[in-house]
Amino acid sequence: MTDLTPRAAAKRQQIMDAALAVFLENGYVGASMDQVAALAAVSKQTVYKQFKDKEHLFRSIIEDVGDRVDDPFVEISEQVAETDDVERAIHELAGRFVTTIMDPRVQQIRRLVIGEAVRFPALGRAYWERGFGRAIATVAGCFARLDERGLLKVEDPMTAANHFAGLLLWIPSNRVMFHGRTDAVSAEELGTFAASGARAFLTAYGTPS
Amino acid sequence: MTDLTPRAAAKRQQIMDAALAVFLENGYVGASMDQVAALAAVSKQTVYKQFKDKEHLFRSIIEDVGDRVDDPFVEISEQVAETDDVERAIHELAGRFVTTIMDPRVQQIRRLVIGEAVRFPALGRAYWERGFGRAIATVAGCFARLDERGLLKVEDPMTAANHFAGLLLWIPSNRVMFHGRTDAVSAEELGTFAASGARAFLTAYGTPS
DNA sequence: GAGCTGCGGTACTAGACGGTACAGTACTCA
DNA sequence: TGAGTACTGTACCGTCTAGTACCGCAGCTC
Repeated sequence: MTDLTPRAAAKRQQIMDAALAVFLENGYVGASMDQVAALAAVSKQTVYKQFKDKEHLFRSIIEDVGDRVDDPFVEISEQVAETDDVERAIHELAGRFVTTIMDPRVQQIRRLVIGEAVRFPALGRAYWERGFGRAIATVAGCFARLDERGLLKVEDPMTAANHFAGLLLWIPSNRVMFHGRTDAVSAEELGTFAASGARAFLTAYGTPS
Repeated sequence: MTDLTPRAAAKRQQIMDAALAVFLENGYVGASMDQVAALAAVSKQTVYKQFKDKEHLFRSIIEDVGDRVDDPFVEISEQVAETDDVERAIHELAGRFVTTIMDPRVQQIRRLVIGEAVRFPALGRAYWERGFGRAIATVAGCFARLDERGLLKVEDPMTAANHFAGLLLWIPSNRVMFHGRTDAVSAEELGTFAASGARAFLTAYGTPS
């Protein structure tokens, strides 16, 4: 996809934005290429010039979304790793974690990828590893450092990071997934989930102080 | 759906079994009524005699699956609630919990319902509450009893039960959801997830002994 | 300004879909 | 045995779909 004129590149972006919206709303099978072209304000011919067929379009979109996610937890993880107030820092990390992952857009894409994971298994796996996997690895690194510094007691950082995620996200994530609406969980509820999850995590992995 | 001759009832069951299989494989939009009729070894006419249209067929199937789930944790929860060896009992409960929820059939239906939750929001919510919700409530009751008996320290049993579930299921559930294959997690891995989750839970919610 | 390229619009093909109609066959029950 | 019902098989309708062909216009390059 190198070597595109600026105009073509702009069209391509229009198409991808529109296609993502259409796929999110209707799923892979339910989405039609006519809808995509119409929403992109582009002719079908142009769509097929840039993307071989529907399947390639879908793959490009999901891969693109996965690539765009530059791990949003690097900065805060570094701060948390060097904190002197673990409790406060973990609560902050929890809050950031929950609001980031529970962002409506992220959840919509999550549902789409899960729903099509039988049709596109490799795509699902790649999305998961490049997206959430990196975030978990970052947090795991943070926990490892806190263990070194004697502020947490973490034998296996990856497991601890996954437990952290499970404590925080299991409830709201399932609620959104099964309710089909991104507003199924309010911001306040997210706050209480983050707080109770962080408390449980600190009890499980904190050092007796 | 009362008042069916035995023959009609048998046909109906054939259709529902076949339809579930077809929906699981192809999703709601991707499944065709011809496929369903063929797999059920039944004419399309018979399908439409029993079910008004595709949507009613889908709803009937998901509701039926939800109804069939009689909470599989009642018995073990009662045993755990009255145990004298909490650690051992929680580990057993964890093992049962993970193997039951991570059953391939359960996970397939979970994916289907999530994938169609935008199209059928009420169905998704009902499935979640009647299925997993009841299981969580049962486990929460068990934890409340263990708190009474001084063997756990549980302020909010429902939150504790959800934390239990999150610790155990977050990792394997996501793996299966995104891999699109039910064999993405081996039985041994399930065992280690159950064990490490149970340990974390006991540290977080156990009483200092 | 000629020529080329990219794009829009539309019409098209070939097939699949949900749902229905109908004629003929198997079963049930009196 | 006979009447009535349930079922099968196939053909069909209208609609939608992915993907292609073609024409005509706009904008860029030399």
